[in-house]
Amino acid sequence: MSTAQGIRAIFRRLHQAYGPQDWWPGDTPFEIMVGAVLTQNTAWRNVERAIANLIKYHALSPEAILAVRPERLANWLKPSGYFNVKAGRLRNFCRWYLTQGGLEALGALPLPVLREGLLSVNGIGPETADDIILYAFERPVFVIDAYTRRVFARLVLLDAAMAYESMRAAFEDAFASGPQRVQVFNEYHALIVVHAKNVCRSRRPLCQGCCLRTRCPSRQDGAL
DNA sequence: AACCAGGAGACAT
DNA sequence: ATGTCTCATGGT
Repeated sequence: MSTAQGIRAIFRRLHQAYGPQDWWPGDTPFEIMVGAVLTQNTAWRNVERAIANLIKYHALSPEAILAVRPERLANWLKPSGYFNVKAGRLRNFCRWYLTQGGLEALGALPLPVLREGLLSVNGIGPETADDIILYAFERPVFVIDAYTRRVFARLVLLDAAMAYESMRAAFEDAFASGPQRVQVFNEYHALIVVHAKNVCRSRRPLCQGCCLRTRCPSRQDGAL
């Protein structure tokens, strides 16, 4: 079985096991973008608290985020951790977002141009950029995160040390181009995350005999 | 009480 | 290109 076939097979199994996930958890495109930055190496529960603060102070817009003092913004972001770093990153992103002309202007850009633009922002790396492209702009990129590496390494389908871009290509190439690609990529990434969180408590993990904890007791190699 | 969470950048080698 | 540090709160 080829790698692409394996990737398609796992998607079917995850979808059957968990059903549609209806991602991203966020009401507007801009909220999704903010969430993508705040969730960097951070539990989603803590991101929700930070976003709740922004809503509470009517600051969930690029203009409002740029209008307040950075220290005050950082204070609202406290629950999501790395608050000084993330305050700077959010400001960088908002500055870029507005100078590029906002949601419609960005949505009209060719996909590679949009992606390069996002990556040019200090604080937005490949995963955050792809979260934004897929879930806020609803355009076809596959998001690679630590869970994706872990799950597919333990399924022995992919090497966890693969470069981000080549792993992204592996997933994107497994699905023919077409209008439903966005939905498949959306659902697949969500399923990987949900499964990775769930499988430690699951009776029938997909990978035989091994859970997905970062340091699985039945494994010798520590990382992933 | 360690370990972990939907990363990214700076910097040295 | 490839490692190592740092950033920080909250749950288990």
